[in-house]
Amino acid sequence: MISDKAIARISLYRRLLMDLHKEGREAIFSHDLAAIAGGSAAQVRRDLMAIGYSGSPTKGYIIDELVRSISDFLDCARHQNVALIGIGNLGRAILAYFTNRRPNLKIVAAFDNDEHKVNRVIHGCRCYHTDDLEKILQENDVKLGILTVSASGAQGAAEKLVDAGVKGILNFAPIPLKLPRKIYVENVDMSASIEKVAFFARKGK
Amino acid sequence: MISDKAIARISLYRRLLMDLHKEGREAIFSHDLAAIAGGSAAQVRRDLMAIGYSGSPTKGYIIDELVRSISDFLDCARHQNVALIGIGNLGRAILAYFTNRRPNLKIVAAFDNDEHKVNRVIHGCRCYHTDDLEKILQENDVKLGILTVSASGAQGAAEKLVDAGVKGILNFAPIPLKLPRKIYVENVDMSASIEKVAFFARKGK
DNA sequence: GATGCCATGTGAAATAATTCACAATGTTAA
DNA sequence: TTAACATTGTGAATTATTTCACATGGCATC
Repeated sequence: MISDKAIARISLYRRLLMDLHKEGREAIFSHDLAAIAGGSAAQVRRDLMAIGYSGSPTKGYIIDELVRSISDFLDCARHQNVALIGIGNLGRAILAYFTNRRPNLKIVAAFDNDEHKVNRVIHGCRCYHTDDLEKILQENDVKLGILTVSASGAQGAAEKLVDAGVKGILNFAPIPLKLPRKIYVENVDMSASIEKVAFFARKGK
Repeated sequence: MISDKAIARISLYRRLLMDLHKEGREAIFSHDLAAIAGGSAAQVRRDLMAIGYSGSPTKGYIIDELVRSISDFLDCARHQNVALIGIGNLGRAILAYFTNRRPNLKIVAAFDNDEHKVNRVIHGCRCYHTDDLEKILQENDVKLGILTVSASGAQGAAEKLVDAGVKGILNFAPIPLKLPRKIYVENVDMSASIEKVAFFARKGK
């Protein structure tokens, strides 16, 4: 099975390659892509090996073909709908950020317990009360969730998502979730990240 | 040298331990901390070995002592000031999030190019124009930066930070930065994270 | 006391991730 | 046509990280 780090890098490659494509660039060598993505040429080649795309030794990788190959590998055939729970500062920032970014992933509903935040549309996304979560998720065939609630609300909200059929969660709450192992959870721990930066900026890596 | 993954875990342990301490818990065993943090007991013991704290086989780890040991290990003696560039949705969310969270790390200034956003105080943090960055950072002895600007502005803003003496950057912009190797950069790539979730939720890890 | 129990700390082993290094291949230039 | 060159794809080596497994030691119980 492919590693999660490799998937993150491949996702990054696609983003960078799409930018290059927009600028009119047609092909790229592994060491150039590595320089742009901040890795090594060998790693780029290994990663692309995993998705089953071959370049030519003389031209390198043909960018639009490679983007297509990455998309075949990464994306679902149909697009995947996403729900967001927690319409706070961070939740709104993420709604703004993800709007129209990847056609294959769309945040179709946002939820909050606060009555004042529901029945609105934020960055094109309709807001509902958490009580309606299960109904809305099933109506929209949502299998992915983004959790931007407080630490105290996170475990409960995550369980609601799982009960509603969600299979993967991107968790911004600063605590680990206890969920069935089959649920894929990715934690974004901003506190730990800034402390890491503080530590290594001081001590050197 | 200790790994960055280990530092992130140790930071998480501290947060969890402080919560437990607040609840009145006095001691904890490695396997309990592992369960809460979502790791293995052996890994917890290895991580704590690195910081040089020893527990007792009968009581486990004394929580307040351990928190102190972690802080001695992770934190700088004096506190470290942080600057944030990019007062958009995400920047504001992070200002809200970090306010009064860690006494040792404080966001002392925020910057933006937009005239309408400067000369305000957001979540206790004063906002300046990016033109004043170098001056303000040197006045406040800032060595850490958080980058919440758009992809197109990120490289330039990062270079400004480095020119002003910053040694470590937490980068939320969706592109890798090209900076001198001695600068420590931690990338938080939310796009890659959600695509990872989408991929593994579908395929299984 | 002596004994059993349980958790720690840590070498050693296992596993995972990255890098090396080179045969294979196609292109350019003479 | 042939030689020189640069790059790919990949087995093997290396390095990093995690887990295993057990000697050690303190406490409770008999």
